Amino acid sequence: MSTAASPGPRQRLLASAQRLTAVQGVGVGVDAILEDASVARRSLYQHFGGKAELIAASLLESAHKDEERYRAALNSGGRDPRRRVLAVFDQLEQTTSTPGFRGCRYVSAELSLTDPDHPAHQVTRSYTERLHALFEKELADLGNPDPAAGADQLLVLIDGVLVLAALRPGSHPAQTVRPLVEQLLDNVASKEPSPVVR
Amino acid sequence: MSTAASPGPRQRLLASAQRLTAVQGVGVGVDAILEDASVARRSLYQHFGGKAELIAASLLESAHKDEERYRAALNSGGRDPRRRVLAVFDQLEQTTSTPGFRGCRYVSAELSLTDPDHPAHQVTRSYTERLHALFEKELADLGNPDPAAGADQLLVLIDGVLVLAALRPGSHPAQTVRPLVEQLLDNVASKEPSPVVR
DNA sequence: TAGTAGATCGACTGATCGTTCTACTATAGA
DNA sequence: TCTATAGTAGAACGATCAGTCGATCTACTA
Repeated sequence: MSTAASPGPRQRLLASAQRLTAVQGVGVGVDAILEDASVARRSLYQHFGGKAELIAASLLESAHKDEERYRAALNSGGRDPRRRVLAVFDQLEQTTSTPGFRGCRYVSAELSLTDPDHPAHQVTRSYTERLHALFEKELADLGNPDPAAGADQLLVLIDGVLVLAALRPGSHPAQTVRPLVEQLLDNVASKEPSPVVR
Repeated sequence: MSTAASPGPRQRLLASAQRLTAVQGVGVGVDAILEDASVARRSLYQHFGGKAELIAASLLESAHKDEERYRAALNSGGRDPRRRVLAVFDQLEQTTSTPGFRGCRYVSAELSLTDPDHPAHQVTRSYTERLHALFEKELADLGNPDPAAGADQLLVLIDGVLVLAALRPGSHPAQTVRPLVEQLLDNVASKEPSPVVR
């Protein structure tokens, strides 16, 4: 059952929703998703119950991928905790420099969906919490005196980079913000300013 | 002519658009705006040409107010350049802590409006540029070696705070991020870590 | 007094929205 | 072979969307 033979309507709907919302935002029409996925109208409502649930499910799947992408970026930095976090901003620079970049999917969903009861909100917030836990652990390994606060600072920098890249297309905020990240990472238990790095 | 007798339909439309988009986003219906402003349908199209132009005009008016609010926040910090910038984050903490806070109006517009030709984009981007110039001048007064980059960093922090406050309702990113702002401000021409201020 | 411009009313168009529905088809298990 | 099950196709629902337009009213001006 559900071997990797052919993707099946449910998976095709999720894939199309992710692809189309990335370009047109969460306001995409149901018709466009159905056509892109080559799925009958009825199947959408049988599998997800409605558009809102499909959007939330596609965001959830996308969030798992992106979380994995953050983990991969961290691991690409090797074992040095400092380089691990800096590698995340290297990836951010790449992401925000890609020509088609239109801003963060989750921030867009959070701000575009007015209804506070929309199921997508739960997805974006729990995704944020998972990223927070991810960075909190990294900072704890680094000896940061307050890893929770540090993770909040990192999330501010990451989301800020993603927003400013959309708001100021020419700039490269992921590069510009790098000194701040380094200072954040140098904030270890010993309060004295870190010496020249390497 | 156009004394301050009664606001007039054009001003009422702008006021209603600002009020309603703050709650329902830029996706508000024309009908809702018309009803809130007690303005005839035809007047909207006579004054603005369409919904997109009304949204852009209301964002522009709102941007002027917010730019003035940033100036006021800076001035509330007195003459010490460091305290002036920190005062901005004091105000951010207040703004993001207000119960009804739903995220930054301009970020929301930028991400919600898919059409790249929507006139609102021009407004949000020029607003960002004006804020950039505002902070660049402050940092120049502070002796910052690269005021333009520093202004970018400040904008990343500000937008990041506004986003994270929406994405993590309980947190207080404007407070959490304060040490980063202080480090940013201490980045003066002399590379050595600045001594205790004052 | 007549003329003009601006504001308002409200019906209307055509398109699109998300959703529900009936009917037909293909496949797999009993 | 009979029967669920799950899929497709597509008409149609009611609601809402942005936008258009003729007619009327008001206020100021010549």
